[in-house]
Amino acid sequence: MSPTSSLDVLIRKLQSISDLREADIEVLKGIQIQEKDFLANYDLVREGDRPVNSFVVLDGLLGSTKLTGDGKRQITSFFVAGDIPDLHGLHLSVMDCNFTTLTAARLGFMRHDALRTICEQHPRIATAFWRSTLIDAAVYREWVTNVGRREAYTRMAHILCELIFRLRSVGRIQDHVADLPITQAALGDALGLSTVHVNRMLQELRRRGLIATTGSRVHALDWPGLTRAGDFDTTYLHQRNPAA
Amino acid sequence: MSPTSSLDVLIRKLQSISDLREADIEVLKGIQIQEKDFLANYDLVREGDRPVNSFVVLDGLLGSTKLTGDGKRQITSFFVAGDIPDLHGLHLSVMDCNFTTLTAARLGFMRHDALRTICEQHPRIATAFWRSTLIDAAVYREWVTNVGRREAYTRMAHILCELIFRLRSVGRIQDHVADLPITQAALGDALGLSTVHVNRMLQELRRRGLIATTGSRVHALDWPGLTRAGDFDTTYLHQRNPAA
DNA sequence: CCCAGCCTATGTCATAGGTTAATGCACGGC
DNA sequence: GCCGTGCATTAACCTATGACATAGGCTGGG
Repeated sequence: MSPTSSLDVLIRKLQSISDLREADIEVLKGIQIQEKDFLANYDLVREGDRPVNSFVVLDGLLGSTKLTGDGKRQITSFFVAGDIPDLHGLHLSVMDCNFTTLTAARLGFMRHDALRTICEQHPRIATAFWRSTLIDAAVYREWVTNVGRREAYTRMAHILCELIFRLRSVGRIQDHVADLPITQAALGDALGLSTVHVNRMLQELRRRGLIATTGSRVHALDWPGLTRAGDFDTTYLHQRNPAA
Repeated sequence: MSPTSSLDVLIRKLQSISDLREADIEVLKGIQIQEKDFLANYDLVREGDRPVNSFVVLDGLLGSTKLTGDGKRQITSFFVAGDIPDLHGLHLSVMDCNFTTLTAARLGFMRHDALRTICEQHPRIATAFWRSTLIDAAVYREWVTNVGRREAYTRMAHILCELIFRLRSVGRIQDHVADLPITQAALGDALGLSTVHVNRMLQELRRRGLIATTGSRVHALDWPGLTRAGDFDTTYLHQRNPAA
């Protein structure tokens, strides 16, 4: 089904954020990964769970989500192919958020005890995993800023920039067009906006010629313009080999 | 000057979030820590820096902050005694945010190369440090939710709950009264609100009998009421020995 | 004792964004 | 072909919050 094996996806990801030696990569190749498919809007992990495995995203879009006391949902981060969303659960026994599929997704599950053993014996691999969670944290910081201090239009442009940039850097974008089968309601939950206002802001972005949409496809017509509109700077994504 | 040594503060913190053995603690006692005092509103670390040390907070209140393109500031998290705010810098070579004192503060600096050596040789200590950064990430997640989906009044109550709870769990609160010499402008930067609106929300909290303030002191008159008003649940702080 | 600099408090007015609800459109099932 | 469901779109109205202006404390310095 997938063009590459799940181990390839994991190893390429870790190499893209960290220095690994041949020996480390051999160790990683020994990890048992169990693949599984999910529909959109499935809660893989819930607040209060004590997970015994973590998963790498092989395909699709996920989000970490939280619910407020009066039932409103906030998506606190997106995850794309290569990401390991709930690696945090490796050392946080009780989860404080949910991990939910936002589109259909294919995931690869890895047992915590296996990961812990590897981390104990191979400090460089432990560092790579640690760094992965630190980048997640950097994204959360940027999202606090995005939601707290940018207005809706800028905020919308910013999140599109992040999604497009991350998808491109893992080779999931063809011809400047991203396939994002995500609803406007979900975008609202990520931006702290109502569905209606998400719609208004998308229209404004189209009107100004920055994006075009056809069905679930988003076309960045003017990437420099979009990054300017979104006050987008890639530093917080901590890519080692910044893509174009 | 301080009642306990800086090493004590560090070791107690790590013990409070992780399982350490006697041998680990002996290793930690060998860490060289250099103490230093700072005034309020001093940028210890700036976006773009490549720090060679990290610091533990011995006294005072710090924040991680980001600036948007049009110069607005967002505080993305608070740090109190025991916290190691920029431990993230150990594995993120370029910083993506600032670390700023919000009050006068006393800090203890530790060299990155020393920390890296310890982490390579003592996986349990590495895990403790890693866990510290994971808890930071959990706080960032909660803040995204707080700023994105709670209204100003709830948001204000929530942040007060977090501050009071964290100060209490490191023994910095006497008689239910927290000394918080932080300006309303800074609270606004943490909440994504204007100074004026922070003022209005504080008044509302006082009017409803949840808090009282005298100078820089905040008195939680009705803790259960305050946590209800703030939709506050301590799970995301990942304390091992939940305080009262 | 007075002044300067900061912070908190208040009032007025403007507006970004929320809420609600109606409409339309595409797709899948039968 | 028809219906149901989920989503995007649009419009009308409303409110939470921001912007701006000003006044009134504190505090520390000389």
